[in-house]
Amino acid sequence: MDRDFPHDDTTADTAERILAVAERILAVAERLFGQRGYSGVSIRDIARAAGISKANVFHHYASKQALYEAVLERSASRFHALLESLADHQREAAELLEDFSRRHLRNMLERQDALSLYVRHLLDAASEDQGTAAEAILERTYDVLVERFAALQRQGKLAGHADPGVLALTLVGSHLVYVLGRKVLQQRAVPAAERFSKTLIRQLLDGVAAGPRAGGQDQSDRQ
Amino acid sequence: MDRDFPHDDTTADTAERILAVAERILAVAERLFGQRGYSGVSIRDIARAAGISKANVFHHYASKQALYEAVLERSASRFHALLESLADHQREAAELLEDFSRRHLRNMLERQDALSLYVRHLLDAASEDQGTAAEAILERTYDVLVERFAALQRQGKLAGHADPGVLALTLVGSHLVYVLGRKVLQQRAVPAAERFSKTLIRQLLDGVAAGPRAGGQDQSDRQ
DNA sequence: CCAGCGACCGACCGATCGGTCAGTGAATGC
DNA sequence: GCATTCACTGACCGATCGGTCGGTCGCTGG
Repeated sequence: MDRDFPHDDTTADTAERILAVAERILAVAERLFGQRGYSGVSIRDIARAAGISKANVFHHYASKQALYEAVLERSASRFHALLESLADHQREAAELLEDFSRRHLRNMLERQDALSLYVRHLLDAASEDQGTAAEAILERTYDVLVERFAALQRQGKLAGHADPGVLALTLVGSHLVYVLGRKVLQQRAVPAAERFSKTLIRQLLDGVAAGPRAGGQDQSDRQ
Repeated sequence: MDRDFPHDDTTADTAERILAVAERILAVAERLFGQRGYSGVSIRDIARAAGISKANVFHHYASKQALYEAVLERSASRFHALLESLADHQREAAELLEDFSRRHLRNMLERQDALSLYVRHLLDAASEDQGTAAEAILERTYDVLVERFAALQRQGKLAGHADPGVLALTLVGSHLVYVLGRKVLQQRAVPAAERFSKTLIRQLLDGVAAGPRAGGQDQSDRQ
């Protein structure tokens, strides 16, 4: 078809294909690095999984380290996009927290390779002293959550004695362990993600103390 | 000294030295595997760090994989020892939780290499389907905590609507993220470990909601 | 039509990997 | 005193690592 203008089609197709190769390398590398770690993956593995030659990987990325950093950067920017969509609502604390928890948890579950990659990177960075751009994910998440919690506190929607920083770590940590431990603990009765978010937020908001503080042990919202 | 019986001394010393070599390999391997991951560490690295020849490592451990599993096992048993000391008190919920949080967090901080090793192992296991003995750490921690929380609940020291499983994940997750993020977030005002435990437990028990549920926003226990 | 460019590949490089093996030297049992 | 045992080593193996190089091929601007 379009024998007269194969160029247009082919040109765009080629251009796309070029981008597609670089992008496909990134995608494949993210998956493999996430699953097996930096030194657990060879350039040959990546090339094989992407269906190209090993030399071609070096044609698009100067070195394995450069490719790794490109993967981290891509991963980080994608994660930031999620965070942006969080902090601009004006709802009740319970609703907002539950919504964030659900989104954050779902994102972690959907993009487990990226999450693994990031956790691995944190572990690697823990025994060095460099600060690559990627670990800004945690800083960023922390900052956004802390700011948001502080705002809720100012609006009187959160207890005055609450510590936004500790609360942020609790929230993120609960999600992380849920995802990390999901497979190991699957024979236990670990709730599904949606239900976990709901239960988690309710417990964080209301506390788990026996209830000698105010009311009895009646739980109003049980469905 | 003891020139007449250098044998006794030397014998015991040699026997100790043999044990010491195997043990030193384990210790060194735990540190290196924890810092750089399984495939990021070569037998040569381990031998060099332990001050022995590479072949000697293979003399004590059949393969790199076998050494790795021995390290995991040793790490796991040490961790279990910590857990045992947890579940046998008869105190108030706040006191017990805070004590566990403090211990658990301190243990994580003191043995970061083992923690890193374990998290890495969890990440590796996540993309496979085998179940080595080491990931039983999480199962075990989870089970002990859940059982303990359920007991507290039966005693009426914990709210009836609390979910022991979610609470366990929250507690462990908060600790994990605290340790993992401690370095990255150190320029933020992240509290010291002791203070973090205290704040964390108080928030988990009392909740962070503004206080509209039952009573006013008076918090009785503020010291 | 053709010179140049860039995506892409096969073959190759030195280094390092996990693992083996023949041997050494000191202690032990008989 | 002699054979055995065993912790331990240096030298070596094939495989694989990250990375390079010379070259092919298809497209494009002049």
